[in-house]
Amino acid sequence: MSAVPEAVDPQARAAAAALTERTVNCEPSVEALASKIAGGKPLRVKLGVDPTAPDIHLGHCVVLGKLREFQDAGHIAVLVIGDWTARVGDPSGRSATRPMLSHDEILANAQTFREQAFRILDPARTEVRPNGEWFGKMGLAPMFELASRATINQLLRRNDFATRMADDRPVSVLELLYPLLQGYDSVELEADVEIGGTDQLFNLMLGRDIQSRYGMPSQVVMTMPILPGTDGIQKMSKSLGNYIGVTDAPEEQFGKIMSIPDALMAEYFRLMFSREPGPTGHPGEEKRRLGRLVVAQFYGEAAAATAEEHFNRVVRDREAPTEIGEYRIDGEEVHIPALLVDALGIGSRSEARRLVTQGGVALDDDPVNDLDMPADALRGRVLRAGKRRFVRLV
RNA sequence: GGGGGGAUGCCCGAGUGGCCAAAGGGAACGGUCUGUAAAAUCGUCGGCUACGCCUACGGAGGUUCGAAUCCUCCUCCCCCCA
Repeated sequence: MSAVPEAVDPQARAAAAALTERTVNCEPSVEALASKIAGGKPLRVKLGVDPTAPDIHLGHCVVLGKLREFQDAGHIAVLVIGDWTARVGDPSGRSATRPMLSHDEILANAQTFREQAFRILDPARTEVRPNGEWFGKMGLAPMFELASRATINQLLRRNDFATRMADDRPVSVLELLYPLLQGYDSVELEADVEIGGTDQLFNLMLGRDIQSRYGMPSQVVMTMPILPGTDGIQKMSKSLGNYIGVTDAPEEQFGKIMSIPDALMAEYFRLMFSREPGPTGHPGEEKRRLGRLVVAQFYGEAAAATAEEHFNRVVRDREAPTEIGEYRIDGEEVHIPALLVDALGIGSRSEARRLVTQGGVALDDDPVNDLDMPADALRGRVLRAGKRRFVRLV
């Protein structure tokens, strides 16, 4: 950070410094943020969300958490629901073009997203704006005007476009438009700050350009680190199946945390619980602590404790959970594969049969070896498939 | 407008007339181990009351005793030239 020419209000500087904690970028500078804060008006802090994958997971929480910090400091969160731009599909980090979504799907997704976002954001200080609001009625003339304010050269500098071009893989014109549209959102919303993951840096920066070409002050751009998924390799995302959702059951969240690679823990602590000390003790214990923190954040301390107990009981001690569903069996002779499919949701009878053959099915603690059993031998017992699927037969 | 390449199981990717329900890898699942980490290891991985039957290799037909493999048409994708 270079020295500020004219001393910005020290209080604003302190506030800006606090708000840039854990960020990767703050462009053009922290001072720029400070002087916006010093202006005295609540800042409009924009976050664009792409409603193609509606469920919010821990990865979103890093950015949403930052937004919440802004809210707590008296600023306004502006959530842009990309209902219109989702028809285009954000090419960020993607190696291939994405499919377009129908308008109905997008709206439903956006609604889900909004509900879940309020688990973190303060609804009173949040403005939610679908960008179809302005794009829906944008004619070709304003579109041309927008298009005239950016160059292909500029757009092609973007990394994933560049690599795809180099590999002779397709880049659609529509995708090329995406950053422009996102930038235009900032114009419409008069954003003072825009936040995103580091993979959004290009788009966010383009927003600055576009704003200034429309004659308004450029937004400050802040990026947050990308939270790796539970596999520890790729970024957390629903479509990759390596995510922990905010609406996942407490036991589910705890269990997923327990299964992440050790090497990931420090990162999770740092990005999600910066006020907590990082992992120092036994990895297993520290991971438990992380799991409790995650669950507590969404469901409270009590739920966190319960989730851990559940984990101890079911996973560590291999016992049946305290609460299990019941399944009513009819008839006298029961075909076990069929039962596993009906009662425990195993994918197919063939798969169920394999489970039995491989010793993965038990009644109470006795392994099941037969494919057919009399109903009397089943009633009142707990059927278990693998480590974590249970049902009580009645 | 012309020329070329391609579409295989959840994903990647072999296979060019029978030995193919389809190699190999990844993912996933089950067993052992364990801290539901990593690593290791054994096994499974289209369906079906099942030493057999059914459905499958982009779609529809055809050739053949027999096709993922050959032919025709169609759909979609990619590349090159104009």
